[in-house]
Parts: sequence; structure tokens; C-alpha cells
Amino acid sequence: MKKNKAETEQTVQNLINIARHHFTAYGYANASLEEIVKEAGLTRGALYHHFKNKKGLFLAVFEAVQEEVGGYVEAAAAQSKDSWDQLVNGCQAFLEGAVESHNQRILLIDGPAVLGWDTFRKMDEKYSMNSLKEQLQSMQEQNLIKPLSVEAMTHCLSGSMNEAVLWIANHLDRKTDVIKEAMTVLRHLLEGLREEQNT
Amino acid sequence: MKKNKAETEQTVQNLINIARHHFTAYGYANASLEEIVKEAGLTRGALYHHFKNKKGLFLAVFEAVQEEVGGYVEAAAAQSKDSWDQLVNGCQAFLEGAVESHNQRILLIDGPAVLGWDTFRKMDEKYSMNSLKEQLQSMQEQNLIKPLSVEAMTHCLSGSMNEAVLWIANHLDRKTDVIKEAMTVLRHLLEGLREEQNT
DNA sequence: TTAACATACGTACAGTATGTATGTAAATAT
DNA sequence: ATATTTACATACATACTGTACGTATGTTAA
Repeated sequence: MKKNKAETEQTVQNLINIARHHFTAYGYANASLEEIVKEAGLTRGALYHHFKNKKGLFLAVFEAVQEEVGGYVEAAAAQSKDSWDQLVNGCQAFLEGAVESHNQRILLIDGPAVLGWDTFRKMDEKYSMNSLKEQLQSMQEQNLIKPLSVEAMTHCLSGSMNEAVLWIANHLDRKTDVIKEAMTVLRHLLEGLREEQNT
Repeated sequence: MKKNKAETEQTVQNLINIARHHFTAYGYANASLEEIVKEAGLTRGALYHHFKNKKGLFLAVFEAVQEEVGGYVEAAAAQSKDSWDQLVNGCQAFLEGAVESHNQRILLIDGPAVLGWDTFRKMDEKYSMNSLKEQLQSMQEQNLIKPLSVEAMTHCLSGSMNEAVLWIANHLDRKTDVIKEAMTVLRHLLEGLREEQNT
């Protein structure tokens, strides 16, 4: 029998979830649409009805992962009232969230290559990067960090964390320790941006 | 007529150079081997004689670019006797070299996606990342930077610079200014690692 | 000098993947 | 109740990589 609106949405979500598994497991290039739809009990016709093409499917997966990790970050930051703590907590949440279930492959490896860096960056700014930027902006206005280019700081810090995630992901055996090391370095790096207080 | 050793080497180098152009212009996935060999006046048979597969060709290109940029970095660092200056100069040289002629697409976008992050990291460590790590190690032994995990610092800084490169590459219209901004932030971040002198 | 072998290709084809055009039955709108 | 849109399936066109195989030319050693 045929599907109604709600069931259709369910079908789409199911496709995205299955695709997510395939993309994380095999990487974008080696993930086969045929395999994905087979697992969903459909054919490629269905997939091309819901998504423009393979890249479109990947984009949907990418956004889902971004949103998920972004949620962690926001939640972690919201747990503190102190701006500096918010920043640090957000960073740690990002490290942990991005490492989780090989999200980093979608977020950091295939993301830029498949979407192109500019598209990737726009997406990234919409989600995780934006909160970092706003936090830095706000802290700068509070005179908590030095009056440097917020844009530049955001990119440098974001880059640090992205690479840290990939590094951590390759040492999952001692994950907590490596996260700790990374966070220590990050905190020290951030100290370099802290404005000397002269009340 | 048949080719001798030297001519063969020339053919291989030519293929690498042409492939490099195609990879930077179209990206790995959209670069066609057929087009590459056509431009070289050969067929795919020749290519598969010299390289294992498309990935093998990309690896050769990747190594060539790495070596090139690595050369810039070493040269820039060697221009100073002061460890701190060496580090900063090396960083700047990396930013400039990696941005040059869209090298960033091969080095930072397709590199990890095509080779896989672990292979990519091994290559990167062999070339550019290694000099950074050794510099940090040496500076730590001189008590110039804090006794944090050199590994962690290397990854965070390397990540910063990689992302900075991509950012710069997307603002080529005001390239020098953006590089300046990035370097300013980088210098401040590095300050966070500097050991307070207590002689 | 010539026989044995390696090298450097070219050619043809197989396999696999994406993407597109078209058909169709069910669901929804009118 | 009928028309139209939706949600797929099917079949096919296209493009690309990779591989098997053939061949002509260099190279080396007997």
C-alpha cells in the first residue's frame, strides 16, 4: 500500500539514518546508493525522488550530524554563567560530540571534499562555528579577550578543534586522556587571547 | 621509438604535473584520468603502468605539493637564529605556500578524503607537520614553551594553520591582509604556550 | 650477436556507479 | 467522482575506473 505524509517523512528520515551509517562506515565515495536503498527496502527511484542526487543525500546527513553536535555544544555552554567557562565547556563538548560514532568522517573529512569548502564553511557557520564566533564576539565586547579579528580567531580555534577531533578519533583507545591533553593545550592557547584585566 | 630511463622519468613527471593541474582545478573526484593522459599524449594504459591506480597518481601529486610547501617552510625558518622567530616565520611560510596556486585543495581538502586521515596524517607528519613538531620539541627543551604534550600542541597548531589556509584561500582578493590577521592571532595563541622566563 | 627478458606503452572490454526518463498505483485535492 | 499530484519502480543511458592482454622497443648476458 501507499504512504501518507507522516509515513513519507519517516521514510526520508530512515534513508538519512541508513545513509549516515554507510557514509561513516565506508566514506562518501565508497558508499553505494544501491546498498543504501536496499537496506531501506526501496529502490534508487525512491531516493532520487526525495533527494536531488548523492550529494543532496550527503548534505542531509551532514546537516543532521551538525545539528546533533551543535546541540551538545549549546547545552554544555549553557551550563555555566561565566563566559570563559562557557567557551571552554563548549569546546570540550565539541571534541566529544564530533568524535562520537565516527561523526568526524562526515563532518571533517568528507564534508569539505564533497560539498566544497565554501559550501561546507557556510553550513559550518550556520551550526557549530557560529556559536563559537558569537561567543568570542560577546567576550570581546566584555573586554575578556583581546581586540583581534574575531573572524581570524574563530577560524584558528575552529581549526584547532577540528584537527584535535581527528587526532583524538585516531586514539580512541586512550580517548579520555587525549581529550584531556587537547583541552589543556586549548586552554593555554586561549590564554593567549585573554585580555589583561586593568579595572 | 622507445624511451630510455631519463625520458621515462620525464614522462612520469609530466603526468604528475598535468594531474596536479587537473586535481587542483576540478578536484579529485571530477578529475578524469582520460583527460589527463590525453593532455600528456598518452593513454590510460601508460598511466596504469606508472601508477597503481587513480589514488596512486594522487598520492604522487600530493607528495610533490607537500615537498614543495615543506621547502618553503624550512627555508623561512632557517632565516633566523631565534627559535621563536623560526617558529613564527615557518608558520607564515606555510600559510603562504599552502595557499599558493590552490595547493590547499590537494593538501587539505582532497588529501584527507582520498588518502584517508591516517595515511594523510602519516604523509603530513613526514613533511610539514614534522618540522613543526621538532621545533616545538626543541623549544620545549630550551624551556621556551610550557611543558605540555608536544603531540597535542602540534595538532592544535597545525589545525589552526590548516583552517587558516582555507580561510585565506577564500579571501584571495585581500590575501595579504587576511594572512596578516591570521598571523596576528597565531602569534597571540602561541603566546599562551610561552613559558614565563624565570632566570 | 643473438636469445631471453623487461619496459613502456596501446587496445579492448568488463564491471560498477550515478543519474534520468518514463510508467504506475495510491493518495489527495477539487 | 474525477483530476492531479505524490511516491515510488523500472529500464536505460552514460561515464568512469580498473584489468587483461597484445606488442614493439630497449636491455642484458651468454
